[in-house]
Amino acid sequence: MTSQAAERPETVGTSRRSKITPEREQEFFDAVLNQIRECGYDAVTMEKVAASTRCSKSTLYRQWRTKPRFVAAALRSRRQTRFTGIDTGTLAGDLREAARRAGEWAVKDTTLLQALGHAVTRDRELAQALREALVEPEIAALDEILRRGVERGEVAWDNPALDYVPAQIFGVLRARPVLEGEDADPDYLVRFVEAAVLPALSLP
Amino acid sequence: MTSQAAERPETVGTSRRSKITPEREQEFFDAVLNQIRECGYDAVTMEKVAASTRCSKSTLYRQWRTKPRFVAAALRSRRQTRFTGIDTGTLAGDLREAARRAGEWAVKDTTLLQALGHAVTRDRELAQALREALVEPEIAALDEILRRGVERGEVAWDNPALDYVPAQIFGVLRARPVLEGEDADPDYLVRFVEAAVLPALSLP
DNA sequence: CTTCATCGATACGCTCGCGTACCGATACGC
DNA sequence: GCGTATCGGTACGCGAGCGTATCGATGAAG
Repeated sequence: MTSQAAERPETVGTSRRSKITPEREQEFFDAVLNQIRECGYDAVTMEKVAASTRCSKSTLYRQWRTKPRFVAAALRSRRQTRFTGIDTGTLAGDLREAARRAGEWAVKDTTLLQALGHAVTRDRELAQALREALVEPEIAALDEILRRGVERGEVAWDNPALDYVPAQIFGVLRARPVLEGEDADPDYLVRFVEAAVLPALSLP
Repeated sequence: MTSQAAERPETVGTSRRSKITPEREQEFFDAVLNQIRECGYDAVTMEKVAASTRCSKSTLYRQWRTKPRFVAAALRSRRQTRFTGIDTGTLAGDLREAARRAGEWAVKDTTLLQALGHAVTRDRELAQALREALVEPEIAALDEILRRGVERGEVAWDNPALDYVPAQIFGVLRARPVLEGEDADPDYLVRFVEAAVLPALSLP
């Protein structure tokens, strides 16, 4: 166990003589994530990733050992939140803005989540990386928005609907493609927030 | 096109000399769906299905020609709705009951949906079969519940939240495993309906 | 009872990806 | 500059699954 953690490349350590620049590394990561979106996790092969980036299989195996570790690294490189800096002054405004932004990223993110959805149930590291990359940052940002709303007194702290706001936004994002056959765009999400989320919070 | 429709086995036609009883057929269908839930769509192979049911690959290929058509047939065999016969007399009661039942089936259904989620984007017939089997019957039943609620005057016909009730329930069903790492059980769904769905409809 | 399509079983050639091992060439650390 | 580890590339043996073909046995139709 200890040795396993030690030999992991993780982020480029203090003294490793890799010739791969961070930009080059990002090329690998972009390639594998794109292939996942296109073909699904199972159908992605190290060979195709290598070919599409003009690197050799040897390099990929040397650096990341296995496909799940490689994909996990690619996911971690995308760690970010799309909800940062939202502050319109009102809870309703913040949620509308969050919904709009969620809709903008919906296609890329839900496709990736969809493609990884099943693989995640079979690999803990992959699951963890996916949560860190696509889920937790957004949840945290949403919670922050809600917290400010409560502080401003716009909604009671014990309003039971508060707990379900992230699940609802995340949910319709994934539900609409299945239910209606088209992706959840910003318009749809904003309308959803106005029609369902805000009323449940007793907001106009 | 015409010939394609003609040579499809679909339901056992008028004069096909198949030795496969409906029970035997259902064994094949159960096997492939279980394997999909376990390994994911891509990893399912005709060979494994054949082996696990003691039939030969020849038979599967003879009957269904390709994997997607076979899986589609398996899905169609599961066509059903879990929301039939719900009628507690009030909209809130009906929705609570629907949520409870949805939670009961959540594990099996969301696993299947998850496993097929990406394959569905690459095969129209598969997508259609999945909608017919797992989505449309439930939507229809939910709409019926809502319609009765409107007729009873419990909620205004033009309440904008009405349109989003199916998406809400379907959504959290798929969102919770990702957000909290555990499946949406009946308890969770009922709490969700009471905390978010009913308030959005201005119901107690 | 006869006929014959379909059954389960097995074998075949083929493609694909795996993971490893090698090869000069090259760029990094000293 | 000089070693040397890593680079891109290629080749290898291996196993898995595909889709087809062929076999004797069997059960349904007439």
